[in-house]
Amino acid sequence: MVEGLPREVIAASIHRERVRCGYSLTELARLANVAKSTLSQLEAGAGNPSLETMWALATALGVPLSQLIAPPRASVDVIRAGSGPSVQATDADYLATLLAACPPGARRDLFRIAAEPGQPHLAAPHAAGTVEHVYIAAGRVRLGPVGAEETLEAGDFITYTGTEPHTFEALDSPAHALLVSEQR
Amino acid sequence: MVEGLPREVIAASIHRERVRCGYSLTELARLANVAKSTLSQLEAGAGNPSLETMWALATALGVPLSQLIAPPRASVDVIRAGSGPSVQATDADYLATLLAACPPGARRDLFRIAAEPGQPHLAAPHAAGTVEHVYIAAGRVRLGPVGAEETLEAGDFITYTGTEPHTFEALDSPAHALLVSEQR
DNA sequence: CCGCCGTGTTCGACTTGCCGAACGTCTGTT
DNA sequence: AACAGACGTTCGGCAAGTCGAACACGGCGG
Repeated sequence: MVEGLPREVIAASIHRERVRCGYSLTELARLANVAKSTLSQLEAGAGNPSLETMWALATALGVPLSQLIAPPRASVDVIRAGSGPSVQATDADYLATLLAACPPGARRDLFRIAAEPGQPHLAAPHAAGTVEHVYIAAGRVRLGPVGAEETLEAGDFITYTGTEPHTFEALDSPAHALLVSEQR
Repeated sequence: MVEGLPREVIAASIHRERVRCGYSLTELARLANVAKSTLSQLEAGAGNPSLETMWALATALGVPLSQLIAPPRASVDVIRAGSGPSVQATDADYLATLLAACPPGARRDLFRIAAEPGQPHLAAPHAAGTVEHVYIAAGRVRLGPVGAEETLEAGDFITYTGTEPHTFEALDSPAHALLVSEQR
């Protein structure tokens, strides 16, 4: 049997969202068409709920199902320009700084991109379900999936799937951008 | 019994991710410690899998569980600077343009922010679990939760919880920023 | 004080998901 | 041709999740 499924997290999540909505256990059970005995056991951390049950609860609570599986987070964090963990590409003058790493349960990374004109940076395909959003902060950039590149200027925004090879090239001046790499 | 859980979607997702990994049904069943009969039924769209089963499959497939529940997406989309659906704040010269709305199943909105010096923009608290990430593309900005504001310059990045009142104020010149409003 | 409605819990019966074995099929090898 | 190994499907038995009823506790009004 595979372990690793945090039953307590699910239990806590259900309870947390339920009280957040101001529902009583009885009330939520009625709204979600789930026996309150079942709900009671789930909040006690017992059992191994079916998807249908979890779906019904998530729907009644008005939250995505994944929010019931992953725990919450908080607080304020500042990363100054020029600081933070960075990765320098080998094929181009392309520096990616990690701003907000995908926390356990979340599904997106945030990068600050700094690129100099010259060689385009070629990125290998990512895992299925990856979508990238790029906001151009400064400069002119040619980017996008190979064969479907677009030329963007400061203030422009593009969304594309990251499951195919894609490039990033600063055209005539140093370019800055924000990259959201999202996992769906 | 509550309906609305797309069994076909789950079935298709499992099958899609399985073939993407190059696994056979037998192989995945062995890796995930799930009976291949169970897996066969799931891919056939029958049944109502338990969370434990789905978790084991997601882990073996190397994808977040939510990816097995929500369907895929695709394509390229460009929003030019100055275009796109926008909202003008009433308390300040603060223009927010929606770049990528939270699609069904996802949990984040992307906005381009353009603000002029003058009055600070005050935002009311958002729903519990909201986290905001702001990347400053141009100008100097004072922002953050009321009482914990920070002063940022171009290239700086900040993360804070959106569950309390928070402000955004361009200091001495027009400011541009990218806002990621995330739901956890 | 007692009944009433609300909370969340525990219990037995039913339903159903999970498992392992057996099955039919196809491919490549001896 | 016969066998071996892989594929995915179907079937019976066991385990477990779900349900509804009955339960204990606490606040409130008659």
